[in-house]
Amino acid sequence: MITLKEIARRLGLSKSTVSRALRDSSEIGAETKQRVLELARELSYTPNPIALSLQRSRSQTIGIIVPEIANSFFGSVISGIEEVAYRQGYHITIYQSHDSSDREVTDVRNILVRRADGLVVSTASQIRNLDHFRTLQEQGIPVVFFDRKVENFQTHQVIVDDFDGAFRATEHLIEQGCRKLACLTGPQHLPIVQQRTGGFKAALQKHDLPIRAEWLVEGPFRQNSGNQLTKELFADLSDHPDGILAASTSIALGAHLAIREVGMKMPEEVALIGFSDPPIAPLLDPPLSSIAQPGFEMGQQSAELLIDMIEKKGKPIRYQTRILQTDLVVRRSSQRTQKV
Amino acid sequence: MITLKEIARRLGLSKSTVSRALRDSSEIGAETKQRVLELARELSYTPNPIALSLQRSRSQTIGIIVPEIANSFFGSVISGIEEVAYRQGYHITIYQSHDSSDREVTDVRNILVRRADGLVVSTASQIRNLDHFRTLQEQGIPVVFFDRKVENFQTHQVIVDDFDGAFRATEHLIEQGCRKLACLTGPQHLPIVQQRTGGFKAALQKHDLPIRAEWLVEGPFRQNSGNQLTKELFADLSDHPDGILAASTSIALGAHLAIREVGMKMPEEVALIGFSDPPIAPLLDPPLSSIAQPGFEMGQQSAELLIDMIEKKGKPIRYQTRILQTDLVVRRSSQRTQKV
DNA sequence: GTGAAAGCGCTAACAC
DNA sequence: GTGTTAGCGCTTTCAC
Repeated sequence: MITLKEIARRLGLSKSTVSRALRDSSEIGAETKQRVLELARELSYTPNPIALSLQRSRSQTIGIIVPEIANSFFGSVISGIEEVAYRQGYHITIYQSHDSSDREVTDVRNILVRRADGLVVSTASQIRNLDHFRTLQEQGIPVVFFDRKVENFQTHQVIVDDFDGAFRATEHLIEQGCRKLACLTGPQHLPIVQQRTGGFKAALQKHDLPIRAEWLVEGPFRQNSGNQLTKELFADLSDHPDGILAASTSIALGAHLAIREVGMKMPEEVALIGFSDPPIAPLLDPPLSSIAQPGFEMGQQSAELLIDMIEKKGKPIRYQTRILQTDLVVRRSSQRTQKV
Repeated sequence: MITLKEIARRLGLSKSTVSRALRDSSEIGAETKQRVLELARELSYTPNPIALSLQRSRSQTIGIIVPEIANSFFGSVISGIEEVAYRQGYHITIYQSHDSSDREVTDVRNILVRRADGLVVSTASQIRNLDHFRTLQEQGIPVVFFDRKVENFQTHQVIVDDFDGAFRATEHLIEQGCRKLACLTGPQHLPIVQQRTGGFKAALQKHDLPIRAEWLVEGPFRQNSGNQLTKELFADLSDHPDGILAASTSIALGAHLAIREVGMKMPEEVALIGFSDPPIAPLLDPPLSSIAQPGFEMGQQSAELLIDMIEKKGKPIRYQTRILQTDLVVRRSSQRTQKV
């Protein structure tokens, strides 16, 4: 690898002159600049980012922590972050928390130790304690939360209007003629889940439909759990839901399978709609309706906010929570009336 | 952030003594060691990895390039690499090539410039030219290829027995009574695709079945393409395949949809089996049979081989190509005979 | 057993 | 305009 020193040696100049020439400093003679630039190109010199990091204690890197990488929603978010970051000369490093808070703590430590300039994160679902993120912030490393909102934390957040999404999805089910609605929620300590549940209830209230506690079931964001809980909803075949809102993709997939397993006709006997819109939704039979979240855009906005904080380091900031709108994608699993 | 120098200052020692004490050097007095260790713990000192990298020109980081992150197969591979890497004190940084060779070249440059210690990669499918990887190797950064085998490149590779997988899947279709078999292949310049196609043909030959050129169709690894090509196979309803092998997950998903769209009964009129076994395979209707690839294990083995090369730097190496076995997962989409 | 000094590659304050 | 020096945090000769 070729270094500044080497260029300086070959040209009989000093390191600093070369450094300045390369950064197009105004105090270097045009001719010298020329020679330096030429040789640098010829030798295909690239500055050593590690040396730079050490010197500036800035790594031009932003850390990302997501529960799971192989998930189309997080995949889009990452691509969104990537796009903005690269454009602005930043690099990304991705960590998976596997939805474990221990792992998340370790990841945060790595981010700190490896001197990332900032962090974009969707917290592990079990998490309650945010101290590790606080530590990061105190060390001057800004944090942006996306998707999973957190409380009592002063920083930017980019989330989706979960309440509204759930509300519209529920109204949609009602419009399709469903009257006996159930909701498969997730871990109730997650604000995201509370919002979705809230939207569901609000829609029922608005339409004067009963909220049956036993049809508001809670379980982890896992396919198995969604499957199991759905089957339980159909334990009594004389009195079962005719419309289901699932609070996450995995739960929705589990439910979809369960409905077929118990032999119910979808959407005639039960309509189903799920949160987030995975690429396989249209492939299911019947194709799964969903509340699509703008992942790529969330990534972009998070990255913009973060980079802004990084570059304005120290300056006071008015923290904002950006709320993005969801998109209701109606497919056959929830379509009981004919399209006109 | 607390540094060596700071500890030295507080203890009235020199940086080097502290450094040595921390690394448990035998030439430091037991008592001094004790004091240093204590203070370090108290201050929760962590060595600055950037300084270390600069000093050793080793970053303890391994780079990974995959076509797409949000893909369950690559997700498992990454988790496999992660597991081994963390255990051995390495860090990973993930790049997506988005299956573009330009992007891949950029990623490789980043890996070089950021001084990763090694690279694990599944090349972008269009790629033919491997010069960028050669450059890396010449700079002393070892490379391990997985999944997509490359030719004429001296290094370790970890792949799957694609020929055998395709062969067994095809035989399975034949056992199920299929006699008119088609294969949706991928980009033919990919060795992986040639292997799969080869396995398919070999099985037909073994069973004296005709290989019809018009039923050996080629297209990119995209769902749309798989869908389109499948529909074309059914353009003539009086003469269509009764069994299809799809050379990738996305193609298989597209085909699955197409078969339903053209109104064919699966598996009765057409049986389908695809490569790789995504988590949604069991959720499709009918559930999709597939040739499962051991992603996690591929990741582990790749990481082991890579770390081995990194740590044996310079020593001569006997390069090996590890061939892992696939697993035939039979589900309803290809099951025409009753299980006994 | 401990310290001083050099160096990894780079920038920046301070000369001249 | 250009060079010298110091320093980012660490390890590693080389002295004593």
